[in-house]
Amino acid sequence: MSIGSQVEKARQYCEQKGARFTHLRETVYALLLDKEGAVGAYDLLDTLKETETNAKPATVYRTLDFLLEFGLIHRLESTNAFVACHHFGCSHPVQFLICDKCGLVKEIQSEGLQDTLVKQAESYGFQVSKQTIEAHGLCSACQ
Amino acid sequence: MSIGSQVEKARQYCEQKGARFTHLRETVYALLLDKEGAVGAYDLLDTLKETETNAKPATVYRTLDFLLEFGLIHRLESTNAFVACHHFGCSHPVQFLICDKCGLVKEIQSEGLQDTLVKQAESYGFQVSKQTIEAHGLCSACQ
DNA sequence: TATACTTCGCTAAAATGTAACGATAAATGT
DNA sequence: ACATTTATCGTTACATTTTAGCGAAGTATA
Ligand SMILES: [Zn+2]
Ligand SMILES: [Zn+2]
Ligand SMILES: [Zn+2]
Ligand SMILES: [Zn+2]
Repeated sequence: MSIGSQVEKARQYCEQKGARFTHLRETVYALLLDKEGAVGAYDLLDTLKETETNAKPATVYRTLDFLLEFGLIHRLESTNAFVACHHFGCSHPVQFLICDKCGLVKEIQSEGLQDTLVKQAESYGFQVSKQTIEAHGLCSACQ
Repeated sequence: MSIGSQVEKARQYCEQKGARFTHLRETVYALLLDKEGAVGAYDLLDTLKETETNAKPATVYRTLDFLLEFGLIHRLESTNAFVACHHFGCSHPVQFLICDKCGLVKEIQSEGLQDTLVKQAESYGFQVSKQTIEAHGLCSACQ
C-alpha cells in the first residue's frame, strides 16, 4: 500500500476515534512509513526540521507519544527507535525481527508465539498485559 | 541459594575463565542479587556510593558491561535496568516476566518459546542471533 | 462570542549512557 | 627482582535520550 493511502487510513482511524491527525502527526507518521527500518527520535528530528524549521526534541516526542498511544507506530525497546505499524486498529501482539546489518525491521504476528508466552507466564501465575519480543539477527538478504 | 554462595560461584566462574572478579564487580553483583527486581544504573550508583565513595557513572557502566559480558547479569531493554542472573554458565535464552506493580522480575527459560521464535524467524528467512523477550504484567501476588 | 479543551513553540533540565586519558594494579617474561 | 605488557580504575567531560512546565495559538462546542 502506498504511503499516501496509508496516511489517509490513519487519518480516518484517528478522526473516527475523535483524535486530531494534525499536520505534525501526519508528517511524522509519513516519515516513518518511508523507512524500511526504525528511526531514532533525533534522526527523526533532523529530517523533520527540513520542513518544520522550529521542531524541537519535545515536538518529536510529543508527536511520537500520540502515535504510540493510538497504535500507529511501535517503539523498539532494544534500540530506542520507532517504526511505523502498517496494520493498526486490529489489536495485535508486537513482535519484531531486526536485521543488525541493514537495519530492516519486520513486524510479525505469530499467534503461536503469543500463546506460548502467555501460557508460560500463566504457569508461573503471571498475567501478561504487554509483551516485548525483539529478535536481532540477519535478514535473508544480509546473511 | 544465599547471596554469599552465589557470589562465590560467580568468583570461581570468572577466575576459571581467566577474568578478574574484582571488589567492584563483586559488590555490584551482590547488590543486584539482593534485589527481587531490576535496578537502574543510577539507582545502583547511589547505593554503590555508600561504600565506594568515588563511584561515578562510568564506574557503574564499566562494571555492568563486565557482568553482562560474562553473563552474570542481564539487561532489561524495556526498563533500562539490570537484573542478576542466578544460573550463568549454562548458555540460555533470556526471557523475563516483569511485574509492573511490585517490580518483581522472574527469569524463565522456555525452550518452546525460544524454538517458536526461531522457527517463525526462519520462515521469513531471518537468522536470529539474540532475542529479547520481556512480558510485562502482574505477578500472582499483585493480581 | 464565550468557553473549554487540545495542540504547539519554547526553554530548561532530568535521566541515561560514552569517550578519553592518565594513574594504579596485576599478570607475564626475563 | 626487574622490566614489559595488560587490565582495571579514577576522573573529567561530554553525548544521547527523554520529560516537565508554561503560556500562546488553534479548535470544538454551545
Ligand atoms: Zn503493529
Ligand atoms: Zn539485512
Ligand atoms: Zn539468566
Ligand atoms: Zn507483583
